[in-house]
Amino acid sequence: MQTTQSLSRESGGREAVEHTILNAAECVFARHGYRGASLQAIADRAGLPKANVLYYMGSKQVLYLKLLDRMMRRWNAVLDDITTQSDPREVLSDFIRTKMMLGQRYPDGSKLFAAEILAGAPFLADYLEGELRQWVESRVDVMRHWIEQGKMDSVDPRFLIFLIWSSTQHYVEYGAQVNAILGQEGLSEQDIDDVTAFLERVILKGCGVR
Amino acid sequence: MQTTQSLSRESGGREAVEHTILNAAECVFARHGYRGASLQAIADRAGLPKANVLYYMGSKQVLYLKLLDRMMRRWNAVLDDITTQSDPREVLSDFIRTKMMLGQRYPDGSKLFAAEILAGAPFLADYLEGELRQWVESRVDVMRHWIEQGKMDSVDPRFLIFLIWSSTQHYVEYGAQVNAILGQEGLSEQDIDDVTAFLERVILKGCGVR
DNA sequence: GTCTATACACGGATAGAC
DNA sequence: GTCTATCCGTGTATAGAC
Repeated sequence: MQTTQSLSRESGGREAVEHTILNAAECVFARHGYRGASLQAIADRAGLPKANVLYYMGSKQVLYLKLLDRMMRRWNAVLDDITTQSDPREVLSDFIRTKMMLGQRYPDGSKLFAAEILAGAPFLADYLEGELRQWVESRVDVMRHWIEQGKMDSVDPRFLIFLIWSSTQHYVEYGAQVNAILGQEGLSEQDIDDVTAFLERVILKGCGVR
Repeated sequence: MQTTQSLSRESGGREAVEHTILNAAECVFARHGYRGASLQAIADRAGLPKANVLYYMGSKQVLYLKLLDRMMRRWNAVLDDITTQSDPREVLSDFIRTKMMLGQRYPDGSKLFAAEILAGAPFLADYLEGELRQWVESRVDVMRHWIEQGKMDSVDPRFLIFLIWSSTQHYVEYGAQVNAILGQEGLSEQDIDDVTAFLERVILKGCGVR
C-alpha cells in the first residue's frame, strides 16, 4: 500500500483525513439522503475544499458506498452467534441491548441506512436479499426451535425481529421527534437505560419468553 | 375563489391537476427527501412540464409544506378521542390497527414524514413541540389513569406510544427491507392482518393489559 | 498532497409566446 | 391555462498551479 511517500507530518496523515471526510459525509448523507447531500456541504463540515473530498474519495457514489460498507461491517462485527442451545431470554435481551447500543454509538450511520432503505434501497438491494436475508433466516430457525421446545409463545419470528429492529431504531431515526415530545435535547444515559429496560420487559413478556 | 373562468373541459379542471401534482410530488419527496427531490422528477411523474408544477404550486417549498399539511390533516382526522372511561384493550388495539391502516393507505405520505424527521424536522419543529406533544401528553394522562386503576402494568406510557408508532411505521418505511427479507413484492392483505394481530398480541400482553 | 479555477450539467424559478 | 425558452445559482467533477 504505497509506502513510498512521507505520510508523516500533519495530524496522522492520509488515514486521519479520510476518517474526517467519512464522518462528515455520514452526517450529511444521514440528514439529506444520497441525492440531497452535496459535496460542498460535506467539504464544509470536514473543513476542507471540495476538491480534496473528491481527491480522497474518487466520486460521490464511491464515498457513499464506502459509508454503507463501513456501517455493514460495524453491524456484522456485533450481531453474531445465536445458537439453539442459548437461553432465549438472554439472547433476546442481548439482541435488544446490542441493537440499541449500535444506534447510540453510530447515530449517523444508522440514519444513513434508514435513508437508503427509504429511497427504495437502490444500492443495498443485493445485501438485503442476500446476506441480511440469510442472517434473518438462520435466527428464525433458532427461534422456531425455541417455540417447539415451549420456551416462548408461538409467534412469527420474522415479525419479532422486525419489532426489535423498529422499536430500537426509532430512538435514533426519530430522534428529532422523540426529543420534541420528551421536551429535551438528546437522551441521557439514564433515558437509554430506561428505554432499553422497557423494551426488554415488554417484548419478552409479550412473546411469553420463559 | 375565482369562479370567473371556464374550469370545465378536460379531466376535472384545476383541482384534478393539483391532485395529480401533489401525489406525484409526495412520491418523489418520500424517496429522496426535500433537497433530493427535483421539480423535474415531480413534473415527469405527473406528466406535465416543469413550469406547470410551479404555476400551480408556487414554489418547491410551498409544495412541500402543502404535502406535510395534507398528511397532518389525514392523521388528525383519525387519531382522536381516547377517554379515561375507555377500555384499554380496545383503545390500544384500535390505536395499533389505525396506525397500521394509515401507513398502508398513505405510504408515500408516511415516508415523506419519516424523511422530514430524519432530516431533523426543519419544517415540522413547531408541530412536534406543540400540537403533537400535547396530543401525546393527553394520551399519557389517560394511560397513567389505567395504570393507577390496575388495568395495565406500570410502564412509561410515552415509551408505549413510541413502540406502537415505530413498530407499525416499520412496515411502510422499511418496506424495501421487509420485502427483501420476506422474499416478496409488497405485503398482501393477509400479511398486514397477520402483522397487526402479532403486534396487538405482543404489545398488549407485554404491557399486561387486562 | 493541497488548493484555485473552471467545465459542464442540472437545480429552481421566471418571461413570454401561444 | 399551457408550454418553450431562458436566467442564474449550484451540483459534480476535473485541470492545473503551487
